[in-house]
Amino acid sequence: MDYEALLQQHHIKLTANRLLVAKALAGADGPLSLSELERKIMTIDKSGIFRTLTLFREQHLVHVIEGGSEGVKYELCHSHNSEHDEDLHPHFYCQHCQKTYCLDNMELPDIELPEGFQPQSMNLIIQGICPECNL
Amino acid sequence: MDYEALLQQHHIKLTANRLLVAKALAGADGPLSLSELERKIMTIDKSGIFRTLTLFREQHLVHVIEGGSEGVKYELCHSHNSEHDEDLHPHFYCQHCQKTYCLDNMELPDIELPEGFQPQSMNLIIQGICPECNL
DNA sequence: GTTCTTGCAAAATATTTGCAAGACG
DNA sequence: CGTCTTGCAAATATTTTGCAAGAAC
Repeated sequence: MDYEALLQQHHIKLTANRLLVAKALAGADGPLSLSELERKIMTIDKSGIFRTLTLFREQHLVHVIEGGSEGVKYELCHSHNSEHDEDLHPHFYCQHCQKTYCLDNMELPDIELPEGFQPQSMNLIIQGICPECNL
Repeated sequence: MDYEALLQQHHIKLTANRLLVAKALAGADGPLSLSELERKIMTIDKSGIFRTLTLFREQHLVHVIEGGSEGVKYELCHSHNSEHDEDLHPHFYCQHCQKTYCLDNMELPDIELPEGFQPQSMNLIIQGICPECNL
C-alpha cells in the first residue's frame, strides 16, 4: 500500500515521522492508543506522535474510538476523503484482555434523531468478553 | 423519589455523601463527568466522589458514558437491578456546547456479533450539533 | 473494638503546550 | 531567509491510591 499517496490525498505534507505513524496504525490489528503507539514507535517522542495524530484527525485520516478504558484510540480510515470521516464501524472492547476489535463488516445502525440534532459522527462500542478470553 | 430505597435496592449502604451524589446525578439533565460533579458538590472531596461513583458502578446504580471529549460521564440507572446495567440508551454529544444529551426514548440497536463475542454492555454516542447550537 | 467511610495529600496517568534547534525549500 | 517539523522539558488535567482520623455499628 502506498502511504505517501494516502497522506497526500488527505493534504498532509510528507515527513518520515508521519509515515511511521501511518504505518504503525496500518500494521496494527485494531485501534491503538497514544501510549500503545509510543511503545510501538520508540524513535518518536510522544509529543510528536500526539501532534501527528491531531493532524491526521483534522484531515480525517484517522478516526477516534472512545470507550473501553485506556482512553482514546486511533484507527486509520480506509477512505480517501479528507473532508469527512468515512468507513466508520462498531468496535468491540474486551473487558478481560483490554483489546479493541474492529467489527469492520458490520454496519452502524441508522438512528433517527429528534428534530434539530445534526449528526456528524458516531461511536458504537460493545463491551464484553472476546473469543480469546471466553474459552 | 426515594433515594434511600434506591441505594438499598442496589445493596449500597446509606451515607450522607452517597445520597448527595445520587441526588446530584438525578438532578442533572444529562450524564455528568467527575469534574462536573466536583463543581456541583463542593462539600465532598473528589476522591470521595470518585470512590462513590466506583461503588455505584459496581452495583450498577450508574452507568458510564464514554465519548465526547471530557472523559467519562456518569448517569443514574433508572432500574432497580443491581446485577446488570439496564436502561441503556444512546447519547448525543454536542461538539459545540459540549453537552451530552440522553436519547432516552431511542432503543439501542441489536447488533449481531461474530461467533464467540459475548456482549455485556453497549455505548452508542452520536456526535454533532445540538438544536441549541444549530440556530 | 472492629469495620466502613471520609478528607487530605500525593502518586500515577494521560493530554497538551512552549520553545529553541533543526530540516526543508 | 522564512516556514514547517521535531524533541525535550514541563505545564495541565485526570484518575487513582495511602493513610490516618472519624463515624457507624
